[in-house]
Amino acid sequence: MSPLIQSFVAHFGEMGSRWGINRTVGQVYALLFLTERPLNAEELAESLGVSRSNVSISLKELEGWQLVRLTRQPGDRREYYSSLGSVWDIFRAVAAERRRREVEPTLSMLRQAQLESPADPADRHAQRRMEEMYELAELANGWFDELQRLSPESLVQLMKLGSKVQKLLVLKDRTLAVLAQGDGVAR
Amino acid sequence: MSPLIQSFVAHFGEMGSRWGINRTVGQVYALLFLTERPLNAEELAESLGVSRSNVSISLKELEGWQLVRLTRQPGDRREYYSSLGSVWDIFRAVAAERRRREVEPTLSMLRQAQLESPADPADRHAQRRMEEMYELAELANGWFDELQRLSPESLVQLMKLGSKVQKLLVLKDRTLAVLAQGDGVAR
DNA sequence: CCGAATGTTCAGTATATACTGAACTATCGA
DNA sequence: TCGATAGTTCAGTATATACTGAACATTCGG
Repeated sequence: MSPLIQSFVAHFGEMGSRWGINRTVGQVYALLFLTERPLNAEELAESLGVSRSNVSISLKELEGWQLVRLTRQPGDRREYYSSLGSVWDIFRAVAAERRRREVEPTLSMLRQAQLESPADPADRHAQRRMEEMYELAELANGWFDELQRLSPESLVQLMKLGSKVQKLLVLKDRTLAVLAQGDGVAR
Repeated sequence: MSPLIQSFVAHFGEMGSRWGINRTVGQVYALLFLTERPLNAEELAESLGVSRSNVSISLKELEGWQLVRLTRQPGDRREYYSSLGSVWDIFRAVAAERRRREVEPTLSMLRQAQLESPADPADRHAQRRMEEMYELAELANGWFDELQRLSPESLVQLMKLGSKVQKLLVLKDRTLAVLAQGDGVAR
């Protein structure tokens, strides 16, 4: 591995640990991300200096996250892996998976808590706090879901607009009304 | 601890691990979040069944994340901790801290990589991938930064709008023009 | 200034997680 | 059908992280 690639791989190994992903998984992914041609388990183990079994498990983990694609080369029995196409695809895959694994169970737990009718004042307060959290989490969850449906171009546009979006928000109702009146495009 | 509180605390202990936060830290925070009145180290250790030293370290960690506030009660030498006010505050604090600890170093590493002029084609490809990542990360980073400046109310409004924001985006330029013409509010 | 109460630090230990190497399974080509 | 190659699984081990309990530091009231 060249120093350039090395530093990226090492960094993502480190970052992985902070995100609850283990170092090898992070490094395998980082290397696949940077490398144009798909790599097989042998090459990955070799480059990263870890065992084949470790690579095998890491690849399974990455498949669970839908972050790598398995490709086969004609006339070669080995399995070649490559990372998803664009950074957008990666972002979406990670967001989707995190939601499934972390957000959904949390929402479900919070929902469950709302079904109780505690007599104890402390419990009542706790329940209110959970409700507060539930409402925001639910809202954010739905929002992310919707944003994911937007094209990357629209998202980029939205992000570039930044906080100026507030102007549109403030004027939203009138805006839509004006436009509707103007030429009938909006409804 | 009541069963209601227990289940929440246990859940966040678990979730903490997945987020690179250790179980005790997650549990201490969860308990503070649910409890109306501030708690001292003794009470936390007692409720969670862990040692005082463990609580002490966990509280320091939470202070590092700016997630808890230290309050003192008149005529009591003990330090009482409480969680930040609203879920929004928490969200902001976590986002800000994650950016500082994880996003910034990553951006800096990626920026560094752009300064090289590698001869090797593999390195050139790697560099292009890193550039791709850098651009998106930079954009998303800036966006988050701007969103944080919006009031919770505006954010809620934006989230509720969901993907319908796209309509506003598509029409953005004309929208602003029409409004400007209409009454001179937008610029 | 002393003793009790509170908070911090740290060495040692427990626990959890990652990783290896070897055994095993599956599949292909000859 | 056999040997070689690829992939998987798993028991054992290494490593990292969390946690405890005791020693230490600090602060307060008397």
